[in-house]
Amino acid sequence: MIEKGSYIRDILRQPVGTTVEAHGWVKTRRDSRGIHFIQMNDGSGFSDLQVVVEAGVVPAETLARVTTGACLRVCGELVASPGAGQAVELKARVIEVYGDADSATYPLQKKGHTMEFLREIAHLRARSNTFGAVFRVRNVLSAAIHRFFQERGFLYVHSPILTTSDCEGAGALFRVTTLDLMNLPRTPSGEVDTTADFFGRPAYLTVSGQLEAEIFALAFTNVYTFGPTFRAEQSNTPRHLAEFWMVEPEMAFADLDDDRRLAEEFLKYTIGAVLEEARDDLEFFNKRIDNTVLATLEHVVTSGFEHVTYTEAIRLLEQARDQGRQWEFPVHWGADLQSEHERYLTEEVFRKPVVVTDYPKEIKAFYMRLNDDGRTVRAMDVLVPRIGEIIGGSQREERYDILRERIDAQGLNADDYWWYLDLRRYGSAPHAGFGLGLERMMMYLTGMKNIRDVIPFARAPGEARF
RNA sequence: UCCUCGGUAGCUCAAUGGCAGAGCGCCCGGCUGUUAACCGGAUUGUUGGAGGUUCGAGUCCUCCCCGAGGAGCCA
Repeated sequence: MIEKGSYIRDILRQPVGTTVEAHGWVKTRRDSRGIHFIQMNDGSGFSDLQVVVEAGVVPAETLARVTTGACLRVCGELVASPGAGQAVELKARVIEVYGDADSATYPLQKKGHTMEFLREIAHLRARSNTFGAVFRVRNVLSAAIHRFFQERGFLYVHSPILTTSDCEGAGALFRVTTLDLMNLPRTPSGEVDTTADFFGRPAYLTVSGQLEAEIFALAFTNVYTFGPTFRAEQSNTPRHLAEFWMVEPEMAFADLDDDRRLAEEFLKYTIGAVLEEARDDLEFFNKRIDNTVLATLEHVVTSGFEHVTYTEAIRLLEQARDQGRQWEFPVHWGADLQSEHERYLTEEVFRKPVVVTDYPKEIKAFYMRLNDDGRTVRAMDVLVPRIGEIIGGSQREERYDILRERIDAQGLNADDYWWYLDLRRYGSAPHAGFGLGLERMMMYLTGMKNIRDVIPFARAPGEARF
């Protein structure tokens, strides 16, 4: 195995004269009379290692097998590079080919490919510049998320993937069953007998870890989940996946202001970490994918987020309308904010992240805390340019009677929420939390335009090939 | 799921209803230091699928499949 210190990233920092052994995959190769240049990468960093092969050093039959995509071991000496683009290069003494890559059929070329094409070869795209950078950023981001919460004493809770509560109320669920679909057990009245199923009742893939996080927050004070969630929506957009990763902190003894502050601090911390630890990769995104990424991220880390209430947001949208702005969807107090409205606020009015709070209770979930005005709830959405909603959160309703009323008012069955209500009967406390879509944040960080290109293997309607 | 646009060589794309093409890649040759190397040459086709109109369909019509963007849902 490759030990720490022996990755190509490390080799590039070694002093001239060091004898090294590099392992990796060939990106590209250039030949001249009597000299060959091979660029190889092992995924450890954005920069490739340039291997120089002088005439006669390596057998011709070996050299012929060094094609784009082939996997190599190269031994030699690190020397100063006379060419531009790299400080050092590896002067090869021995080359061993681990695995050939037939150049007639290997689909990755030296030249750029479209994202659509790379998506169809997800098993090979990880070796490309773009996807190497994407997944290194994703790794740095994930580590920074854990570090942020761990430094603040939050407990990492593993919320379940399988659930029998279809009461989470956040979109269509994937049904999970071990029943024989060709021969379903039936009740006397002819319905499917779900008591015969694995859990003795209908089961699903989770759409959120929030309710379980609330249980843990009311025992461990500050907690967070970080795991996959599933939505069976027929969503076919560049911003939706059927399987995506979500980060959900939950804090006892916290209100919506605390929640909003945590969200801002969280985004600034994690963005700062990526700026620091994945600089090469971000510079690549800034150069080749979206030339506003670096400036945007640096601006976010140093400036404050805007905060408006829903009511104020509606007023801004109405003002725009009165000044001639055409809205496809009508704006009035009580209507949900549409994509065009969110974009206007964050991209045109404020040009930075905006937190909108205190939405009408009718357009938000039953568990959000009712304000004293009786018409709004303590909800917040964090909106960012280009992406839209990146975080959704709220202060939770901790008062038993009011929660019970809201469950009834929304036509839900209180029996289904018995344990959730129990949390309000025994030792309830004010608490708040939010959910962040990891892939949405990845899009924000990298400038990548399609969410399917910031997750290793996308799951979407009709798409689960890899 | 709805709306719009698209599917032609390995990739990116062109082709008034009338001989299916270019660039790049791959391959071969050349060049003593290349950086998406360069120069020369060669190869590359079930025009997404099934029907239909027509003397003749990549092009027009119908249905289906796939992709992209927008909308809804949301993270």
